[in-house]
Amino acid sequence: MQLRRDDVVDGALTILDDYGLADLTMRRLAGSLGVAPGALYWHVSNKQALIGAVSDRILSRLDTVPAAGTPDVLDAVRRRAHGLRDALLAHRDGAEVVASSLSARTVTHPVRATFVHDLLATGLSPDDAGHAADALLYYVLGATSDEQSRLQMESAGALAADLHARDDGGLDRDATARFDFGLELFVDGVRSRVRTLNE
Amino acid sequence: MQLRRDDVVDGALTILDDYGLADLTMRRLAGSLGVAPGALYWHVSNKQALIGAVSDRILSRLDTVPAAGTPDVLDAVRRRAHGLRDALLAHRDGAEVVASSLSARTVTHPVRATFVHDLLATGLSPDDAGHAADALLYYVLGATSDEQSRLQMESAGALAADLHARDDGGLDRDATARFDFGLELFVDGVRSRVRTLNE
DNA sequence: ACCTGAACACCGTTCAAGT
DNA sequence: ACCTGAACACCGTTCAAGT
Repeated sequence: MQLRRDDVVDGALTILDDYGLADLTMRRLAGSLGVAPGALYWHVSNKQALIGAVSDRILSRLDTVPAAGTPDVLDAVRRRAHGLRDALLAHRDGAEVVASSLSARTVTHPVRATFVHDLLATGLSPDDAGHAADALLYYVLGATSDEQSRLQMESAGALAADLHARDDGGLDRDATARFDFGLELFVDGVRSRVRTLNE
Repeated sequence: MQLRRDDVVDGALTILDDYGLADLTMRRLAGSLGVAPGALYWHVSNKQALIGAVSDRILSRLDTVPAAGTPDVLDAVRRRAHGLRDALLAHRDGAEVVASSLSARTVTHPVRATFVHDLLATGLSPDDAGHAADALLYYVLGATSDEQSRLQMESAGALAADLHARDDGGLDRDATARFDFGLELFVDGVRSRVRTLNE
């Protein structure tokens, strides 16, 4: 049976979830697909592009989040930030993968445009909404990356197993509170900018 | 003449500045020091630790920034953020290098503690100051990484050379304004938190 | 104490040749 | 159109042996 591009991306996502970004190599992926390494280059132009495609898959989950219709415009921003965090946490090393693809500009999913859209609804000017979207993205990516790497160091070290008895299905309550604190800082900043706009 | 640990870190920083992070390999560094690759492992335990040491050097420039004594406590936070950005921009791929070392926890320089210190002075509780410091670090690292990678793509592509006639010595005015916008969002968030605290 | 030589176990990418 | 085989030009790290 012939390999399709989607099979390559599927395989990459599976290796990512099972073994992490460090083990996601072209040779290993080829092996898991039962194909020679060179065969992958018929379907993707290089590793960076492949990781970009993987990021698009990770981000596709964002589209499931209710698009709009929230009464409070600032609350829509909050929900969107949480939607991104959840999408990143759903895959091993998801935050690192998406952050690197975003900086390499190999992502086609319009995450940034979505954030800009939500921020425009708050009353920010187009330029300001763009800059605010960037700032929010930096925060969500950084915070989630950090949270995720802590989680993995923890499960690797298995340290203080009793202190960290977890039955929350992957969502750390402390981590969520920390995330919300930084997010609220950002939202307050936007609010104060919008307020001075309407005076 | 015998190699010292500092020579290894010096050499690494030189390769970083001249050729970038992608070309900073143990074998290349060994070559530039006139030594066999294995020799490096007598001085540093591995590549991650070396990059951590390089990050410490990059961050050492922060100590030159006036420690305190600013009348406005929020302005001290702003200055510290700019100090970090400047330190990162002073070396090729500086933001990426420090961000990765910070997430790998191979940095010994107390950047975070410095930020926490400044934020405590604003009236934030110890917990909140810690979380705010993290959020600010995520922002500065993300924004500066992005700015720096744009700069390098630009100089590589040499696109629109007339539009980007630059005589500002590496400091893009637009980039600084963008950085300040996000920073102000954050500072406003802190301000609103301190205000509700004092009511 | 500090370094070399040589190896081990890998990488990403290219490309003529096959089907 | 899609893939193999084989190569090219690299990696980080280890470690016995040398000085």
